Amino acid sequence: MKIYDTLSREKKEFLPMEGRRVKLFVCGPTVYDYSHIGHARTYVFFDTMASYLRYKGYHVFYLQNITDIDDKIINRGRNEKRDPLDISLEFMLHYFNDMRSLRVDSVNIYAPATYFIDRIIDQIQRLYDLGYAYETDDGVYYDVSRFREYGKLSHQSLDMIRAGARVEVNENKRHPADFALWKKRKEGEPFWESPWGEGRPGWHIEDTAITEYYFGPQYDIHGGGSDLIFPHHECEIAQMEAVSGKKPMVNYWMHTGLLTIRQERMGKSMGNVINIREILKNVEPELLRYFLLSSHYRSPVDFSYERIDEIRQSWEKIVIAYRKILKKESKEGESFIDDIRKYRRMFEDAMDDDFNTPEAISAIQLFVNFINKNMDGMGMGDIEESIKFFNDIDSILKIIPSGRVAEERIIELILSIRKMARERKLYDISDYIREKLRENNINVEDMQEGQIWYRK
RNA sequence: GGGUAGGUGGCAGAGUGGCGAUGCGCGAGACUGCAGAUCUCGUUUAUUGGGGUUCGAUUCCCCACCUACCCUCCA
Repeated sequence: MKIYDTLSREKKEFLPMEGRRVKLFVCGPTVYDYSHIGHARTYVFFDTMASYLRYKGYHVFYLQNITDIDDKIINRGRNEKRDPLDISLEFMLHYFNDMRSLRVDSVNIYAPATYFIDRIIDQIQRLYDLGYAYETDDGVYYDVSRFREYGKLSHQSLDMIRAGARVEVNENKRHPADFALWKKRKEGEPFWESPWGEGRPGWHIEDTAITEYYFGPQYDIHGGGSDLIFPHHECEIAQMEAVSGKKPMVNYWMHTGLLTIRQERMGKSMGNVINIREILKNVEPELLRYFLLSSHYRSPVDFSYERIDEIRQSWEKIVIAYRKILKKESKEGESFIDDIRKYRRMFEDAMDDDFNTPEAISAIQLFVNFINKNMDGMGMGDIEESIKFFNDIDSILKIIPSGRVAEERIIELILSIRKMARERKLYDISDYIREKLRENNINVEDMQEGQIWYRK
């Protein structure tokens, strides 16, 4: 298995530090608003990745932080005259809800920053003691000039960073690129006690404090959106490698390409943010996942409802084939086992190559074509093997919808009535039932074995 | 200005130093109570432009142009 590493800029053979154990950390969101489809892009991918690693037999410890204290949260609290921590709690719960809707269920632990304040302070203290940090009137800052390799992840030198700086220089800082480890309390802000007085953590320190707590100073994979490469992940490296004296902090840096909307970056200022909860009113979660996974995770994805409509057909083809084969009855025997395994191998080969989901999906499409062509001649062994493959695909990509059990039973009941009508050639009744179901987005099809249905 | 990743058929989107996947769309046919699904066949010069390396490049190198992202909070 190969994984592309942002730091070395190459695909590297994947070798966990300890046998089959994989320590995976992915930067979670800042919870000051509803999660949008850009978040969906990143977290759906890492969910698929973690699921695939588990499918391959790795024991994955998937850890994700939640930034529940920062400027944006405080600002919102100020505007709404609410406790900022109340706001972050609210949107953290919305985030969990959205993730559940998207069938993201592979994260072992979500770690909110405010739960780790003591760890954060402890790490800052050690940086301070080692001479990597200095105190000013408004906080404690990391001294980037002390860390020679600052910029190695984004492939920039400190001079370049200084030259390109667009921001006004904070007078308190020794170098423009120095960043806050601890921010001293301002009026009306949440705060915690620390050796430097009351205040709150800077943004970058929570991740290294949390990962050090769970994983230690070194671990396997660190992921996030590619907008986090600089400065966020750069700062994490500077913190962790300075504190521990060990490097590398992680062996594989993985970054997802960003999602654009009609070729424009999504953002508050563009007024084009689409929230997950909003899009899921119109688009099935599995279809959204299918769309997101049909581009490679490192490429940008361009979203529009037109695109969703365009791929809907190919997505349904997979779903329909699955439901057909579930219904298929057959005789003993197996004649296509080798073919079916061949498609599974194609799928795995694609995923093994830096999680090439578009190519993996292409293997699924070929598999579906094969099934559609040969289903009638398949024996029981073939069908079982096919269903197993579909189930495995769905446990990884999660692109095949399944309904609620109670609802399914009622639909089955209605369909049994339709079957009786058809047997008596009461086609006006059977067509009426089919039409009414379709109005409720349930499509019914007649095939030799009987009726199959699926959500449209 | 600096950094990073790219520019492939009507659309989306992979791969590869030597017949350019896959799906959608489009056209024709088969099957079918109807519908739907599915199958078969077809779909015009598709690899940004210019150099270079090579027997041969879409793939490697250089230049140009273009796009996205980062250099400020951001998945």
